[in-house]
Amino acid sequence: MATYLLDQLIDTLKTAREARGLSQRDLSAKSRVPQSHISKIENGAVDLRTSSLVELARVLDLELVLVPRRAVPAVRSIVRGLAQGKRGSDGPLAEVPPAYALDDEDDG
Amino acid sequence: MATYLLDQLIDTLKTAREARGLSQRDLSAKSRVPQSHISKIENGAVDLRTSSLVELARVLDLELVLVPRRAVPAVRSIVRGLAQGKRGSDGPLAEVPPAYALDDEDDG
DNA sequence: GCGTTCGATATGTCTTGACATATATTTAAC
DNA sequence: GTTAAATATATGTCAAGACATATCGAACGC
Repeated sequence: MATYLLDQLIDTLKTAREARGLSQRDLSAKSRVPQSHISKIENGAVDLRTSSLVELARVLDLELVLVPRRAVPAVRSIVRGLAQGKRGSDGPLAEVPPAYALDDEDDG
Repeated sequence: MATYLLDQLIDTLKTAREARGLSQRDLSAKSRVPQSHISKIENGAVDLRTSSLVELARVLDLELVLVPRRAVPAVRSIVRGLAQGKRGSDGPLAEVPPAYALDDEDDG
């Protein structure tokens, strides 16, 4: 059942976890999702429930968002911009910001 | 278990469904998620599996994306811009586009 | 060897998701 | 106003599978 899209989400989770130097147990402790389950999730062995996905994402400073298909490229572009990597302010950004000026070190 | 964030996702789904004039049955037919289950999902009675969420989103021209927390405001801004509502091209948009020029009529 | 830390696996419990049915809600005919 | 048909959403039952607890084996350092 796992669509490639689901695989992509899971890969993002795993990458984000490793980028933060967290073990599965660390992530488990912070998310209350058992380590054994994290293992299965990362191996694509389960079709995890949305609450688990949300919980894991939260711990990794990620948020699950439903984006209109047409906006996906723009969104990915912004995220990629963040991944590029400078660090610093994480201000309000209440209005449409220049994506290429954002910064973070999160997932990929 | 349902975090408010999960409720938000579900609300987005329901709003998107209604915005497209689809009944639960219509959505069921297109997504292969049973109507009875869609009912439970929209009522927050279940913690749906990620594959179901992805499948429903796909039918509604939405995509599930993990966004670094810092980028969320920017992403929401783009999505809101789409919701504003003109229609027209849905081209590649491979590079950072002017969010305020995008268009769609999807959810909120 | 022993202890620690990592991810993977085994078994038992609880809930989702599938199926069938029930309850609105709407519309129309009488 | 009532009945009936059609459409929309909600509820009940039960099996498949997610999730929890405990454990395992591998890799590293002491």
